[in-house]
Amino acid sequence: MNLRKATEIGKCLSNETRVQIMEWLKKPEINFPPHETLKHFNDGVCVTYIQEKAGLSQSTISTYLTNMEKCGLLISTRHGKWSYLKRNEKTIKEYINFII
Amino acid sequence: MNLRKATEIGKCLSNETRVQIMEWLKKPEINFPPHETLKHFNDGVCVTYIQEKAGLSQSTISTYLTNMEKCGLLISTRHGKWSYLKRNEKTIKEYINFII
DNA sequence: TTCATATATCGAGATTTATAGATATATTTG
DNA sequence: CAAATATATCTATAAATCTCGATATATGAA
Repeated sequence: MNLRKATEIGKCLSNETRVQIMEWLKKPEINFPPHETLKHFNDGVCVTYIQEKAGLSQSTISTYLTNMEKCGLLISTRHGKWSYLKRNEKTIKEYINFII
Repeated sequence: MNLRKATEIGKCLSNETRVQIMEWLKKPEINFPPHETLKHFNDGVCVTYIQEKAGLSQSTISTYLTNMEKCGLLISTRHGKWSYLKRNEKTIKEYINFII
């Protein structure tokens, strides 16, 4: 972690919806319905569910999630036509160790 | 800590200079000269020293520091005509516990 | 291959933030 | 009180971000 990376993470965490997404993804099974195809939450939650819960447009949420993955806050995994997102606890810890 | 407060803190941490200030204030005695009047760093570092080190205008840094205090990242203490800033470790920990 | 669905990217207007200079306020000193 | 210094606030312009609709791409199904 360095100053630039930490600032990129800070930018992602400077918007209420994005912080909310990080909170939701702490407990996917509580905050989201089980996916019709995938029967587990091992790789997180698909973009559509996050988008519907957040109530913003598909393009906006897609951009959010892409940036959150680029800065390391999230991990994205594709299964067929779905992308699943989960928290990247490793980077989150590195960020916290940088800030504290 | 709640979603709104965490987002306010995130906004403060979304700018490289402000993150840098948080880092500098981890070790004031290493990053700043001792103050001519006050002989200790118990209350942190005065605005002028931070402003000079950051290299931005006085008004910009004053606004930064005011906002960082408002969201709880910093504690401000006045001694005569100087304002001293130090990290508010309590809020920082609350923020980290919210994020992690 | 064609269609339907999921996600990503592009382009643009609205909103917010960055940053500075000017000015105001507070405090100490002469 | 007047001058000097430190900090805060106001105002304005430039830059960045927000957010959407439109469009493109990717994948599975028919």
